[in-house]
Amino acid sequence: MEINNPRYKKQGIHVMAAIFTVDHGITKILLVERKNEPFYGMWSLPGGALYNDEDLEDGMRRELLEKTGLVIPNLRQCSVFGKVHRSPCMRMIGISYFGVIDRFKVELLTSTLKTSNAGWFAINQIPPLAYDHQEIIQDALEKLKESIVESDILESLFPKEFTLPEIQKVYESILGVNYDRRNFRKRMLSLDLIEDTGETAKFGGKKPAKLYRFRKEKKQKRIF
Amino acid sequence: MEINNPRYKKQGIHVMAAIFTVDHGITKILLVERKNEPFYGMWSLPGGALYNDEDLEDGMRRELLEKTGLVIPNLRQCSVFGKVHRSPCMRMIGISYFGVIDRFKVELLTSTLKTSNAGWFAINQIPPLAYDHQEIIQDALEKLKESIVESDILESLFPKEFTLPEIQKVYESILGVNYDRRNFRKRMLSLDLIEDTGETAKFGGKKPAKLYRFRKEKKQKRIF
DNA sequence: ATTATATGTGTACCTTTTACACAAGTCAAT
DNA sequence: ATTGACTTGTGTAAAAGGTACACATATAAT
Repeated sequence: MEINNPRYKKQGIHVMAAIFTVDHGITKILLVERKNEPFYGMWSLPGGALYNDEDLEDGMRRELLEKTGLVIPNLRQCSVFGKVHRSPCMRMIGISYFGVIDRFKVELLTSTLKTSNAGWFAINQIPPLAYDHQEIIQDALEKLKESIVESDILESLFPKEFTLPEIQKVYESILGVNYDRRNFRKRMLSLDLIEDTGETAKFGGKKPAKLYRFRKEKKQKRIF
Repeated sequence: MEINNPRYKKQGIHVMAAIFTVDHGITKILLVERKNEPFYGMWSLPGGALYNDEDLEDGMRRELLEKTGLVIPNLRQCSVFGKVHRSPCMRMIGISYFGVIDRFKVELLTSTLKTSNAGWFAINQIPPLAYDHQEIIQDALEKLKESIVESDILESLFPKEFTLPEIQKVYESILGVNYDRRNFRKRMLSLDLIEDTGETAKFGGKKPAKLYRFRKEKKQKRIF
């Protein structure tokens, strides 16, 4: 069992990530299947024990890469979970991160992952999870909701160019609300977060939508 | 050196608290003088190593009580600091909390504290601090600013009854801005956060101010 | 009584948010 | 080529919320 690796035997710091995506209007989270006891075979957040000689976020990125093959540009620290018996074996302090990733990069995942079975689960169809990971996901989802309304974290979720109806669906899916198309557009354009590319989307039936991109420089401003 | 106590020798979890108060319009923070190496004699945030058999917040409260004699009703988890070399001795993961306390309880502090020299410092007159505590304070202050505009954390800062000019000064001190008296009053009363007691403040010269109290039930709502 | 000082109050203006309907571009079927 | 179905794009009026601003009142000190 990897936890006996002397490199981090003397500590119980566990880093883990709640990585979200939005796939066809459904908010999903990345989970991995456990290959060791305890909770063998159950699903859990990707993560693992922090090495003594690596920074927190470095450890988080290493674990994410090892377990899922993913590199997330924009990881944010979330919360600490420290109940004495949250892990059945040894005392484990869990430190959670959250982030989002472009749904088009989902393909990347299943082809490059080496160490674990991984998959995306709709946040209202999550299987029974190891440890207190269900609680950690709920917490991370709240933090994500808070952060998308005033920040650029969503950039990681989109390709370079995207349409306004697309980004609206993502907001609606994550926040669980619906917006009027005209008002959403007005609001989104009044921030200087995104800009018109001049192009229109060729794909998709019906009327072609304008393509937008994120601006390089933007002032932070509360969105909703 | 307490760090050699076998109870937590095998781990490096350090909990610490940024406790703020507002004293005559000045935002201040609670610091303690270190009695051990490293950083002997320097000031630092109150805190210490977490025991293996106590929950995070329990450890935080125990340390606060031991080091300063204070009991803070409303502590909130803040951030994690995990750089490999943030502590010169062993690897230490620092977990910060923040809270506020009534300035009238400041007296309590210096009389009951047993273990450390403690004191309140204006946040723009902080002495050189041990470890990365200066950075941790800045982070905690930002979190405090975020949280007072949409929450009831300030309850711990006031006696049961208080006047509107008093609470306005507190907001202005923490957020570093000034508000129009009429507009502040209108806004504060439009939330159902506080209620009129019917009494007026006897103390203080000039025109007596109405006394308010926090309501038992209140809906969460963004204030500024 | 007069003065100095801090508190309490209302209104007009401006900005932001919300509600809401129709025209236009594409694809598919005929 | 025309029609129908579908999705995108656009403006305006009403409501709500935020901001600016001046004067009367209660107390304490003189």
